[in-house]
Amino acid sequence: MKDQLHSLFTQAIDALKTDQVIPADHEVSIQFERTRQKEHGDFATNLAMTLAKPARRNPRELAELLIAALPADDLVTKVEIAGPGFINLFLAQDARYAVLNTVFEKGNQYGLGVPNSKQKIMVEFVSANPTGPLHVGHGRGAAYGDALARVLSAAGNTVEREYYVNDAGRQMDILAVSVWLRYLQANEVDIDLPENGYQGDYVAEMGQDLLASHGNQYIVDKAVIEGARADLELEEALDATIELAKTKLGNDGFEIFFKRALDSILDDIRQDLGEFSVDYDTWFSERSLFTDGKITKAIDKLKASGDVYEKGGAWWFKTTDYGDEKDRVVIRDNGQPTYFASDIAYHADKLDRGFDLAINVWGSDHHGYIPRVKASLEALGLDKEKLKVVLVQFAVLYRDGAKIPMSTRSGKFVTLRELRDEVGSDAARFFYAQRKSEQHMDFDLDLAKSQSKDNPMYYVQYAHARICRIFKTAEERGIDTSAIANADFSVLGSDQENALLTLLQKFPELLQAAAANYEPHQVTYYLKDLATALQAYYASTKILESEEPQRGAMLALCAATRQTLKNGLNVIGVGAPESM
RNA sequence: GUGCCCGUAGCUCAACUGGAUAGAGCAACGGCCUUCUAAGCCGUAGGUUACAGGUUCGAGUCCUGUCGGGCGCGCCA
Repeated sequence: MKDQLHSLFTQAIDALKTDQVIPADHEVSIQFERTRQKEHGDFATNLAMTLAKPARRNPRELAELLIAALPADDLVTKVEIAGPGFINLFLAQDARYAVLNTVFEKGNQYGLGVPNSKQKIMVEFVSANPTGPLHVGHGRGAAYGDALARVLSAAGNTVEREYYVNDAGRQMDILAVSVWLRYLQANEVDIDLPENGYQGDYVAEMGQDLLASHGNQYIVDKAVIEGARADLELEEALDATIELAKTKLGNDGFEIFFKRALDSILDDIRQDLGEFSVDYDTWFSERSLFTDGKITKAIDKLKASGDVYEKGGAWWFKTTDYGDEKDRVVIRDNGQPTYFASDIAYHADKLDRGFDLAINVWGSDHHGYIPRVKASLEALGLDKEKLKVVLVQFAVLYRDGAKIPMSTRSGKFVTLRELRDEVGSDAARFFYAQRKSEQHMDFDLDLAKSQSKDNPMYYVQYAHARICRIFKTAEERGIDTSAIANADFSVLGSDQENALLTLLQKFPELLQAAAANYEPHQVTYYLKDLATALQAYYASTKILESEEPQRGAMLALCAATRQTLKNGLNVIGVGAPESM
């Protein structure tokens, strides 16, 4: 639709350039927008106002010239100049209901771009440390990341979803040693789990499981453990316990606790996300970067280019050369690479895999980390513009009007699974998807749980179910609906019918805009608008009791609306039930 | 201290990348079920877009400053 208008105005501008009204070398960008009020027509353009300066004419005068130069076309039935120089365009009724043919022709592909016709994009999201179950904060990242992936895919991009598994580093060691201590407790060793270990019940369960499967072969005397951590501060004591475990159990023994913890938590996360309709193409292991030598390779390359230098026994990346506030350590003085070193190798690997764009969905607390990752890509000779980081603000949970404190370590948090059990996966996804990523979000659990019927998702699903009900009743009454796609649509034309037709027509543009801006929330607002228009239509029009040929056309309009609602719900990962 | 994000109706949030009279839901008030699902519809009320300047035909949107909130600023991940 906009393309056709664009073509018309391009011809008009060319004509005015020939007449030297507009300088021939002036580059014109034509923008159309959907009008907010129907008195302003269907589309409006501000072209005359943007061209006023180069043409040295006042906008309204220029608008008249543009309209005079506009070639004749069936699409537009009326053109008006309004306000300071807007050109308002009124569509012919034929152009309005033509969208129904398109919807029937494309079915569940309606609104979607040509598959795999655009960029190859990776979306990496959630990537929570595998040290415990996902909480509601991760839920927001999951809902946003997956909806973003779906929107990008719907717009015609080739999309892969990836979960970066932080299975290396101290946090995983702390988890493994926490499991070990719980295992010892299950073996009736009277040892305590320090407060900076992982406290969750799942850790105790793993300890008990390991007792069942491996018996008592990894028992170490209480006195030995307490001796190792005597007189040490909390964090040092924990590190000492880790070292002791590695020594006493051997690498293979420690690995049993480590693997058990990692596998069981990853399985849990995978299942949790699967039930949330989030499925990944790849689970990328941080450890694999060590075993494949990719970290060493990346750091060596940076050393060779002089971007990494040695100071005080550690190796530093000179990120200040790339606009960072200070240089960053990549190899500690004890020889261990930092998390940043992993990330340098990881992001280089991502771009090496040939993506046109890699999108990271990160919690907003990581924003300070962006400059150094971009710096590393630049230093490695990669295109840093191919990395896009979208920050998702944390959801602040409220219960009984009070903020709920969250801490993974203490095990006191509301899990994603708990939320899904309470409100359902669909409602949770819709609720999350409504917010744009950078907006702070208050998540009122009482509202989401106890008053779930107030969730707008039900409103949208209800519109879909209602249309399904109409067709079911039609069948019961023996009304033949098989030929509605060929009905005479020209009998449609009431305000409510036109409002629906306009919304249906807008859907493809909407998906493109949502994808271009990384804003899946636009889809939820669109769906609410479409559902509202349908509900109003439903309430005012007794479709099945109308006479032919109106009835057939009305049913066609309903069918097209149902299809579009379903396609839109699918884009945010929410189901479209046929009855409620 | 310094950097990033945010500030819109009583509450939760939109506003098509600078457009015309800033919109929804919830909460409040008043109507609508003998007819396709009332998880619905129709209506009323609610605003100095935190504040002060600036840019231009035009600002919630861009720039500067102030105030308020969140988050960073580790040889943690």
